[in-house]
Amino acid sequence: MACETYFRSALKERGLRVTKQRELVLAALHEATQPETAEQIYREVSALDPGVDLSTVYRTLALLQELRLVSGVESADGEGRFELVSLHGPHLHLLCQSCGRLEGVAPSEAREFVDKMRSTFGFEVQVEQMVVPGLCQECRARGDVPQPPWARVAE
Amino acid sequence: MACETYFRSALKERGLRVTKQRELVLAALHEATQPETAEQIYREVSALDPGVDLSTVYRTLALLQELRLVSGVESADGEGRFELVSLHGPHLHLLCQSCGRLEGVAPSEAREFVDKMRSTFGFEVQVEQMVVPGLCQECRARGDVPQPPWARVAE
DNA sequence: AGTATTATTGCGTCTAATTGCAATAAGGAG
DNA sequence: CTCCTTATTGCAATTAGACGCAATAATACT
Repeated sequence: MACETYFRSALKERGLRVTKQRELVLAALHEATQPETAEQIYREVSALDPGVDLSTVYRTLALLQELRLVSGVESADGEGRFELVSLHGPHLHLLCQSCGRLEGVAPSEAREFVDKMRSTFGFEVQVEQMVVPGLCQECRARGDVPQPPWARVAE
Repeated sequence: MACETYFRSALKERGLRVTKQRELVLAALHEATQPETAEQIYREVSALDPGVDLSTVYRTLALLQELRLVSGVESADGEGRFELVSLHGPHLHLLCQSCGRLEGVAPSEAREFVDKMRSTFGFEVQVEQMVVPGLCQECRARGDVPQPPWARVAE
């Protein structure tokens, strides 16, 4: 709700336009209960307006990401998924390289890291877009992937 | 050097095979002075053996990533780039969402974060594959991207 | 409301990367 | 060295997503 209003004003501020297509994509994202693919969103939008093109969905998602209303994660099957930041609050993701499981983590857990990047490199991390690769507990226990001799040398 | 030997033994350990194609890809990566695209590697490999297919290069790069000999970063132009971990030692990358600049960071800077993910979630972060999205100093100074009201709420 | 400006759309096309499959070749056993 | 098993390859086809462009439509202005 607040989201639509913010979207509209953010668009105006930047001289961009409020279009039916953009509002449909945002609305579809509100219905989602978990991260959805562009294709899924496209289908939902198409149900309400069959004329909307898939590329428009992609473009709108990219825009919403720029405005930081939406976060996109590259899940394990190689398909990007998108979710409304306002829905579960901002969070980052842990992506298991072995089983593909995606785990949400509160940004507070990354606070030290984020602060360090800012103070040391002047780099402002966008936590809610962060996807951290690694191995989850289960896969690690299964001993899925080796540690090459130099993997941890420089720490 | 050590890298080839490790590669061979890691393959054998897993019942995989040492092939000419795989050795050519690894050799090409050794020549590189900076992260290269699959296409670039493909061209170098083709120079020595024109029969090698691009998809084989991709498959080998994926394998080398699994073995953690190679790290892949998605650079700003949308093309994946690959580099030998043993060359500059393991490091993570900061990727500016505005200008696309890629900055290398020592894994020690992420140590606290990595440790916290391990102790809290049992998740073993693969630092050298990590690509952190955000805004670099310059782009931030230019005030490129807005901060929506809820972007930092939950911290 | 009517008009001018220009952001946006839909469409067609293109590219990076992945995948299924039949043919090939690595490497262990005899 | 030869045979056998099966991992790997090349090839062709497919997919997710990006892009250029002419047509369309959202604003601002009168």
